[in-house]
Amino acid sequence: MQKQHSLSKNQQIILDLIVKSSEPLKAYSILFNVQKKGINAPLQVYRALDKLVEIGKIHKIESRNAFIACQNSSCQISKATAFSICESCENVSEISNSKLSKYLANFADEAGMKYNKYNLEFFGLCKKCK
Amino acid sequence: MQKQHSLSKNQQIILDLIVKSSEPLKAYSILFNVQKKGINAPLQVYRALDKLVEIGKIHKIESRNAFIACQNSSCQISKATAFSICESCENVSEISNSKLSKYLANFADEAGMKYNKYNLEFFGLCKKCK
DNA sequence: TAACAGTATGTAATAATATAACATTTATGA
DNA sequence: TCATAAATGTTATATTATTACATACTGTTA
Ligand SMILES: [Zn+2]
Ligand SMILES: [Zn+2]
Ligand SMILES: [Zn+2]
Ligand SMILES: [Zn+2]
Repeated sequence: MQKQHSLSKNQQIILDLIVKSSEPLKAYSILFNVQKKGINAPLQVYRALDKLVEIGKIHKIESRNAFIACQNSSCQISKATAFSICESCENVSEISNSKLSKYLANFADEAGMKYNKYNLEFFGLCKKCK
Repeated sequence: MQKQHSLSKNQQIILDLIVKSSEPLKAYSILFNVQKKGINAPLQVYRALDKLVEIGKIHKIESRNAFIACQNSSCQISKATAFSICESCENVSEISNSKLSKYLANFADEAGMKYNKYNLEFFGLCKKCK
């Protein structure tokens, strides 16, 4: 068992918001939504986001500057992330596919470089939009 | 043969700068460097960057908000990009591996979604840094 | 308990990245 | 030459993220 992180107040507030959101949230949208809970400044949001990303509870969708709750229970996957992003409705879902993650981990081994993380983003049209 | 894009003045200036750079360049660093050529405003830079990305001459490294020249001659690859990024020296190189690109294209087909693009970023330590 | 280290918080200011809006000019092709 | 698309120039502004510094909380160990 890995150490359980007990989240701080700000971290928990922000994680709760992200978890219950159906879409990726941007930092300033998060800020707006938690001001009634006493979080007033961007830095408070960014610090909580940094920590939540670090421990794998959330992921940053780099192409969108937005944050989504991890949809896998595994902590390890936070260093091996893959997402599918609809360019029409902006729906984002985390891909959990063991063949894909094995393939990419092995690919990393083959190359000269020592990898410790990857992030993959697929773009296209979701079922609703195509 | 595909249509050759003849680049405009601003596009060419900015492409030249990116091509001769040994590292990914950020938009405002580009702006600073091309001011002596008469490009004065951020928007002029961003418009050229947008176009160069669109036609595949450069790619955006999403995790770094920086731009790198395409290291493949192929235009198609601009919708199927993979990079390795050293977290120590920030060296970035474009991965050109037909097995990888085939694998990812096939993966896209398998899923329910119709993909038209992907971007993959590996992070680790390069040969010099490990 | 007291001391300490590590983590988290609060606040203000500012830096860095990116786009909106509008007027004008240049390139391309029918 | 006329119409259209693409590119440019300019100002202002929006969005995303960090620096700097002071303070408070949490868990561990002497
Ligand atoms: Zn996850
Ligand atoms: Zn969709
Ligand atoms: Zn390329
Ligand atoms: Zn390196």
